Amino acid sequence: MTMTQPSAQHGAATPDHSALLRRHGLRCTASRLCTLRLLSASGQHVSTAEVCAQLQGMGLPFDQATVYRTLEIFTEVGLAHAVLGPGPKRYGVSSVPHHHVVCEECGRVQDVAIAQMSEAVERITELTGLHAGAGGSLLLYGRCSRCST
Amino acid sequence: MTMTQPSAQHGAATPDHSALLRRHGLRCTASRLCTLRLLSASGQHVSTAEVCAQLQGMGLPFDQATVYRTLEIFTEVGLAHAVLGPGPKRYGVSSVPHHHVVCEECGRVQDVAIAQMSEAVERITELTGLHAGAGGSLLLYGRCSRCST
DNA sequence: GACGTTATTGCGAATCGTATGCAGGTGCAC
DNA sequence: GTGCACCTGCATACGATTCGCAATAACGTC
Repeated sequence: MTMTQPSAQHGAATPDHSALLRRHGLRCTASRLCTLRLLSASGQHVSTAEVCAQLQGMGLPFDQATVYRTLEIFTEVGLAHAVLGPGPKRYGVSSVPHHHVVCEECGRVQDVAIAQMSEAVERITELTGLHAGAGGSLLLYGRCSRCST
Repeated sequence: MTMTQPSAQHGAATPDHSALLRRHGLRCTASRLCTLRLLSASGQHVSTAEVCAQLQGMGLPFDQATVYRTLEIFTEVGLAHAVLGPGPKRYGVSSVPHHHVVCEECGRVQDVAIAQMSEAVERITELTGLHAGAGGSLLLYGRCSRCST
């Protein structure tokens, strides 16, 4: 591959991201650093296409296949989590485990602290046998306050 | 089209399905009758591919595009509902409104009566602003009892 | 700092699920 | 029975995702 962006270009702004990658047993490469930085900086859940577009906007034209693989690996090692929704999968960084609330209309993803919903979730588990999924979190679909009006 | 299966072949076994179609403003055609019958007979949530395969297994080789359109129309008029999940969309008949519980591992869809979960759902709406979506139902993702072990 | 091993990347192509355009056939109101 | 709007089958296209492979970079070892 060409790897036109030497890691020094990103190193300064990512003091602990490289350590984070290594701690998860991953090599510290430019594409991973940038992807990880973008995910944690956005604070939202983004699709692979959005990651690609934003990286390309920053002059970092990583291949889409690379971004897919990167995000999949991040999910595997627990650095990120995937959220199914209308349209493409969305990814977010896994800092603190939390539940996800997805609007089936606009696709917006909202995080909810696990503690906040523990009571309701317990009741649901009791009723349905449904357990929190990957990363100890539950995913809920419905209409957000904006779309339900 | 060829419509090699005259509707008489299905008519006998679908006394109210044709009425149901008409009541929803749809024409009563072989493909729609068969699809509707299959959905309500299976009692589960099936994907378009499964509908195609099962219809073909019954010697009714309806085109995949037709099945897609049929299911989309059913969803539009409220005869059926779509459930997002891992893999392709799944469809079920809309008899009584209910919530859906989806296993993110195996994709199995489980129905839960709305009344059963009203308390938990109210609490969730309160916390997150999430309202029941299309058909007044909520969609929950996690791991079913089988997959969570 | 040089070197070798191995993981990672870019590129191209394939796959899968879904949607659409069009021409011809069918259901149903009259 | 007839005509017209609606449906269907076929072909094709599209977006999202995955895969194979050769080139290349990261990192441990010397």
